[in-house]
Amino acid sequence: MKEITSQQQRVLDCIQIYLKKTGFPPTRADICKELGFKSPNSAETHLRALEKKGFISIESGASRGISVNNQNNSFGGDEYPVIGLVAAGSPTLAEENIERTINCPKSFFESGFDYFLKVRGLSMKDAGIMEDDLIAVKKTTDVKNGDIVIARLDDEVTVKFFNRKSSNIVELESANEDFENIVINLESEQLHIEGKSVGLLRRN
Amino acid sequence: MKEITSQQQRVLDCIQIYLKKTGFPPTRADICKELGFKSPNSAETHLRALEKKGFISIESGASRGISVNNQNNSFGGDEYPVIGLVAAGSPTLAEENIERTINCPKSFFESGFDYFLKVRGLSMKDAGIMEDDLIAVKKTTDVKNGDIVIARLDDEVTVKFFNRKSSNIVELESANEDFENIVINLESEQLHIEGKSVGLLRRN
DNA sequence: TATTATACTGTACATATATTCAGTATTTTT
DNA sequence: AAAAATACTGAATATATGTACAGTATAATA
Repeated sequence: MKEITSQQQRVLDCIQIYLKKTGFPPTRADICKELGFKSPNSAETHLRALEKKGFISIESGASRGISVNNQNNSFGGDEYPVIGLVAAGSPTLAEENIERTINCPKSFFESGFDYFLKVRGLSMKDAGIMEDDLIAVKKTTDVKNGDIVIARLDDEVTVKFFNRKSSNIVELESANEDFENIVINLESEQLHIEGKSVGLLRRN
Repeated sequence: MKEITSQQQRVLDCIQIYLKKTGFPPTRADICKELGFKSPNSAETHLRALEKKGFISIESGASRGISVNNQNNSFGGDEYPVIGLVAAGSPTLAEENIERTINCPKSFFESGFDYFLKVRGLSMKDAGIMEDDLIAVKKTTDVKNGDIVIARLDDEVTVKFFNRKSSNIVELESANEDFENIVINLESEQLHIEGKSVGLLRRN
């Protein structure tokens, strides 16, 4: 697969956006309209270049006969980052902690989600969350008692049950006898709720 | 969404198969060719009926302007059935046990899989498998010791660890102290391995 | 019983669309 | 320095395609 030029990338993006929006590929004229070209041949030559480089296939003679050559082909789906829950004490949720991405339909987990968090340790074992499980995390601070939350104390990120004891006291509960619960006094300690778990993915 | 007729279903299937194969929707003529119709108007009327019933949308005037109205629309992905693990003693894995389907990329679980099995009970709790979890099941009889298998004894279907003790003795192990393991003598009892777990999906 | 929906064949045609040809200009590669 | 690739405009055209119209027939519905 040869290198793509910026204009060709624009055309390729245009095709994919059009596909996502309408469900079928654009015509040469559609591409022109979208990208501001004044001649259908502008689109044509870009399409030919993209075909030559292997990014798309063109069915000769067929109208809208463009198909995008995507190995992990799945429109409607999106790429979601998998973030490693690194060892305690280290910063996390940063770009550089993205291990890889997973292609997954947007509506795969009920209330939508933002990323996958790879679990370390067994502190939530009794909640059915095992080592290396991927928790689907929705970024939100709107959490209720009993929610499984991704909480940050200083630079330490943990997954725990959320339990507000009083206006100033929050308890982060483990689901494993071997682990201690964490009681936080919001007046003296800073607690950041990064999000909450809306699902779980495990791959054997 | 009104009821679909068998012929309309054939046309709808045809559209989706064509889409999957080529990446763009079929023309009226393509549908005719595929389904053996001799007039483009046959396809046309079916398309109109499908549009009227809400299964597809048609962009007037646009060639191949058909889009399938799938809420969790994602090609490249497939619809996988969710099968309920019904109460012990009842037959299962039958068509009528399909609760719904989930759209999910084919390669979502490493070695591919055939359906989701909805878990009942907590017999595999310590393996992180909770009630209502969806196990991604790959139909196979090729299982190794330690695999989580979907096993059938008569009409009873269970999820257990597989452990071959000897050529004739298989033990199905629970991952919960409260549940007993099942020892099967293959000479006197019939054990069917429906498949094995290749992943897990949980939605909060 | 009349009406509507389903399920087709067959013909015809306007137009949507791919595609070619003729240019111009800039950049990259050989 | 020549050749090839990139990046366009603009016009022309064959054909791919949607779509309407004219029929026929059966089943479902009111």
